[in-house]
Amino acid sequence: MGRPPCCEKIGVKKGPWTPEEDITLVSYIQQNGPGNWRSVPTNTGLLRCSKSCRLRWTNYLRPGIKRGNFTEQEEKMIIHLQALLGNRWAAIASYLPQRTDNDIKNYWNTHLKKKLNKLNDNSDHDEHHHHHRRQGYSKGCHSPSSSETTMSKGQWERRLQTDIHMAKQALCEALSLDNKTINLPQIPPSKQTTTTTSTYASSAENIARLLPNWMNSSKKSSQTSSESVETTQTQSSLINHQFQSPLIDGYENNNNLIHNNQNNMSYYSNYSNSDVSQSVSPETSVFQDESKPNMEDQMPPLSFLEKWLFDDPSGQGDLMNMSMEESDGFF
DNA sequence: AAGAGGACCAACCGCTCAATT
DNA sequence: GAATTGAGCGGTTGGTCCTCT
Repeated sequence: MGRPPCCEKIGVKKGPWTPEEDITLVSYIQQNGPGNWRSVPTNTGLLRCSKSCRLRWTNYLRPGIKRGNFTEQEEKMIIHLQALLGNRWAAIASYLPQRTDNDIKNYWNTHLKKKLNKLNDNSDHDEHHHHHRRQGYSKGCHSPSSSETTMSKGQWERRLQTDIHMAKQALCEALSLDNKTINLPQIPPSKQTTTTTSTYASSAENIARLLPNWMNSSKKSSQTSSESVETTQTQSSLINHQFQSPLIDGYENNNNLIHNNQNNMSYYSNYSNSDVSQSVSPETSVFQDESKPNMEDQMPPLSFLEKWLFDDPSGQGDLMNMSMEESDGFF
């Protein structure tokens, strides 16, 4: 016999999550940590499948998620990573720690595909004369396109190598730009500016909006935290400020996940600023046992691709000299 | 002002692989 | 080792919002 079933299939709620459900899930995870999704519906009373809880957390509620408009650098990275990796959104998302695979996938399908198709259409006219080769990228295709079938293997190989070279250069560029952003020294929350152009509320904001009710039901609102609240703070940051303290403590005590003297008070204030890309957000250390790594110290072990990128910034590395057969396994 | 069509995005579905019993 | 589930992934769908006519 196998494991017991994750949840009853009957009586499971579907559709959009309500703010109440979000709060229930978030507060449960803050107390118990993510994982063991099977027990989440039972322990929280949520009428949701464990899978739905996990998805809601990873795609929407998890701290450190950046929402809203993609930057040019992110866009660039996605395009080139997609060209290199295909539609492996989770793998692509691992290079953009603040974006979820779902987000990237959606962005690709709604924006970038069209963008690239347009570019392809434009370049197609030139291609008849100049033999440029970009087609196939927009669909994540790594094999010769139909128009290239007459090409000899040697020609195709050279083309592939040139493409790889181009993609690599652009990716290096994008990564170095991205690193500049990520490696910015931590800015105190009070000095951070919100530069987001997001048109919809972040998950933190969604939760923060509900917190008054949540706080009413909880007697834990600490007096000491409210004493230090400056009158200039917004209602939302005040709420966050009150909210985060016991929860952070809970994490600290239960999971030993906070290793240094991070400013706990800034936790949800940072979090509520939509543009968490301004610095490495503290929550990445709070939730560091999760799949989403901090770019700085939680990058996955260097894969071939990453070694290739970081060890050989000149773009003249072994891959360029690799035969198609050898490189095939990597793409 | 209204409705039709498109764009966008959160959530679901179905599959695979690893883990568990 | 077989049976079964959990977790994760990519593809797809459906609801909502926006834009155009």
